[in-house]
Amino acid sequence: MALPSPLTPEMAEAIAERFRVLGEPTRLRLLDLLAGGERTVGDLASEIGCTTANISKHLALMADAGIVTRRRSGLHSYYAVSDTAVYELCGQVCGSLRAIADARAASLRETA
Amino acid sequence: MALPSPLTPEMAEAIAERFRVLGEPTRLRLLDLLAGGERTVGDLASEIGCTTANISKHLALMADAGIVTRRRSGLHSYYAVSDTAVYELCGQVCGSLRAIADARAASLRETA
DNA sequence: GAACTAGATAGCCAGATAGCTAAATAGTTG
DNA sequence: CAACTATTTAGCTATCTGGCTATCTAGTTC
Repeated sequence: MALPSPLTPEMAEAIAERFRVLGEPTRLRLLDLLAGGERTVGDLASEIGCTTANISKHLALMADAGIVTRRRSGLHSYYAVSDTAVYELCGQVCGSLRAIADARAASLRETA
Repeated sequence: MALPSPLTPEMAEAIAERFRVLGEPTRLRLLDLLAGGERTVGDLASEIGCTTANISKHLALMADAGIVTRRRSGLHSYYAVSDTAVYELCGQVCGSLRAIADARAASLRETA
């Protein structure tokens, strides 16, 4: 569990890369839609409201990153989340955002 | 703590933005260097090995995001981490990366 | 096999951004 | 106030990437 200290550039890049995958709203929405179980590309695309080409690319990227898996069946590709830790990450980020928003609201009240 | 489901585009963007801040290796290295306490811009720049202008920009970005704070004193700006949750995020990401690497190694052994 | 459908891929474009150098700002010291 | 120092900001460039359209591939159905 111990990270090298100081963090090596290589390690920093590896961690950053994963954060970059999550740093895109469409991908987060896809992960949210996949929280209920596997879905097809077309299904996800119509729910999000953009082209299947685009969704397919996002899903391929997340599959490369090991976040989702693909199961082919007939004409369809079913994608599912394989690394459920991403939901914990999102939850923690939400917690941070809320805390920061609260702190800023409080400091505004002080200043006023 | 509950996220809206389906995740609204606005919420997705807010979460993604925070991940994007963390999705840059130089910023992660800065956060790592700041783990031991506050440091000056020049200090951080020389440790990382790039221009102070660049480091200053990264720190300003993280300050805007509420991740670090700045304390000015004389000619120096001292930056410190204010949202220590980022360290937990990094730890979790490392855990995921390790798990994925292990799983891939295992599937390679199967295939071989 | 021809027509159809779902998905993947290629190629393009517009916007974002990390890095640099140079210049501006702010604080210190003679 | 002049010289110096730390940091910030401005402006530039190269790269990356998310979106699109068009095309290709693979699987199904008649």
